[in-house]
Amino acid sequence: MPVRNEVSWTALVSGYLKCGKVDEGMEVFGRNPFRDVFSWTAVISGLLGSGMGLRAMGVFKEMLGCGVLPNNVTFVSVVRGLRLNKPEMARRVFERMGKKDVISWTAILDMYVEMGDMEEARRVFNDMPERNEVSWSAMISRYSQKGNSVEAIKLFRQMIENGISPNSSCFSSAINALANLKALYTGKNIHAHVTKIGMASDVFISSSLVDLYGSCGYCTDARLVFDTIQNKNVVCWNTMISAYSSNDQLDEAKKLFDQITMKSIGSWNSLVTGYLGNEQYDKVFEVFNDMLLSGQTPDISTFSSVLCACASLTSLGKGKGIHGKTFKLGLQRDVFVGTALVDMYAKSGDIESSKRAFSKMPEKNEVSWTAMIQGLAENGHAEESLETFEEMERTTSIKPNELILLAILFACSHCGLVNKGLHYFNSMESLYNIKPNERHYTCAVDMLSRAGRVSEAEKLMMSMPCEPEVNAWAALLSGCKTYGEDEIAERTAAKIQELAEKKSGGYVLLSNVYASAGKWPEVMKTRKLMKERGLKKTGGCSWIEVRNEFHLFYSQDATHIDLIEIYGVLELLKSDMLVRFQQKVDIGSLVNRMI
DNA sequence: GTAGGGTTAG
Repeated sequence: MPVRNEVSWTALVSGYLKCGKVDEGMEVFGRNPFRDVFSWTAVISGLLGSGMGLRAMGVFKEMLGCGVLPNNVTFVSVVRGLRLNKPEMARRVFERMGKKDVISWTAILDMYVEMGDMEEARRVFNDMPERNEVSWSAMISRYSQKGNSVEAIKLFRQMIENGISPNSSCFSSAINALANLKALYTGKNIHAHVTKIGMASDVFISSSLVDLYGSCGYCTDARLVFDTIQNKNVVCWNTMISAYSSNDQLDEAKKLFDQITMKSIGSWNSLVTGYLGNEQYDKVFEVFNDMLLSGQTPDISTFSSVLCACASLTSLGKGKGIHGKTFKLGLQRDVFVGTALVDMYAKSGDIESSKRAFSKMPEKNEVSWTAMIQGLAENGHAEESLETFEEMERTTSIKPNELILLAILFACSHCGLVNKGLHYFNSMESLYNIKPNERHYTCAVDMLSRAGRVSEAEKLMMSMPCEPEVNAWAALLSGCKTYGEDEIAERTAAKIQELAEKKSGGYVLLSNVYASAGKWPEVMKTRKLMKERGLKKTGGCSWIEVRNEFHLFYSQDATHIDLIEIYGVLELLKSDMLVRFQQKVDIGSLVNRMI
């Protein structure tokens, strides 16, 4: 029998643990006559690698109980095991370490990075007596992931200035940051550089390059890089799918998706997001169903996309079904999912459920508050919308964004709080550093017009730095009508007429004005005029959901498969109404209202 | 013989 020394015992223990054979590894460790620090450490890190953090910590205690002193490597492993649950304890262990090398410093740095505490991470980073490429890359990658791409690039530059050669991880993180910034030119420079030093074939670097070209709208270049990758992993496939998805090439995306043999959750999500971005909501649900059938469990990203599709279709039934699924997986309170739920319920008109979802979220971000404030305003709960906004200002450090201010103006306008609304409108730039856009102006014009301050509304229209929206003209005109401001009405009508000659929006407005007055022949005339002059109007579309299927009806293009039958039913309804109400019904206007 | 970092989807 060969004699085993302490080195071979440790190698054996570690070998078993690394391939997941925990019981065998522990059994060998139990028989090991040389239980030195190496072998204990092998067990601790092996257990951690198998996801048995608690057991690993138990072994650490046992080791201390046996009087074996931990070394640098043991500390790094222990910190790795403690960092997520007990960061303070990990820090204490680190403080007590005799000799701290660059790896242990990086381990503690990474702990803060992992926790998302970039301030503390930066402090550790600055205090480190020595940094290597791993310490740099931990910082660079997290800055980039956290959306602080500028800082990531700054560090990357600083690193090169400090004479450290970036490894593949640093390059991929830096390219990732450049992709976020859509800095194609600099990205291309790095591409040339990594090609020159023979690192372009690295799968991490090339995946980032695929992302860079995709993010900048260059799918062909992204594909060129993708095709050169030798050992493609699932992430680079997903990145390429996203590149196609985000550039409206869904057919290519789907083709690639079908070629992946081992699909990950990211593969499904890339496709779902693509269809969502392309407003192909039926496909979103189709892929979601296929995903469930394939046995893949949806995650936060999937749910927020699918809920967003429900919101866009205002499909309360479907949305509730998805809500149930998030509940089963315990994801309903997550900040992304919760926000999507708030938005879905609000857009579908179920404001009570929306409020409930919002109140149950333990963490809320800017988007969550925006969804709630906007939802309340658009559902006619103007005062509550303003209260929620004030609560946000009082309890959080979130700065109001364009959309929140729009909702606030909308709310003020609808509760008749003209002065308050105007105060917000006038202080947008000075207080919140947001330049009012045409939509904000429309709200302000609407506010003034509704309150009878029509001439002020007109003045505001004239002073706009951007072109007024059609709705603003409509608001002004309706103010004139309500308050009998004939002079302004005349000027406004002339202006609209003038606009109508120039662009399609004017004609749409004109036809809408006629429609609201019930002057159908004029509406038809205007539309005909538009057609003759080659002006296009986005066709109006409405839909209903029947037994899980969506039926779409376009205002100008009657293409529904059961069109003849539908018209038949309408005829029946018409004659029924004629009998019941003894009244003439114009089938044309009836159809117009229904479709 | 024991240890640290990275690419996609919201």
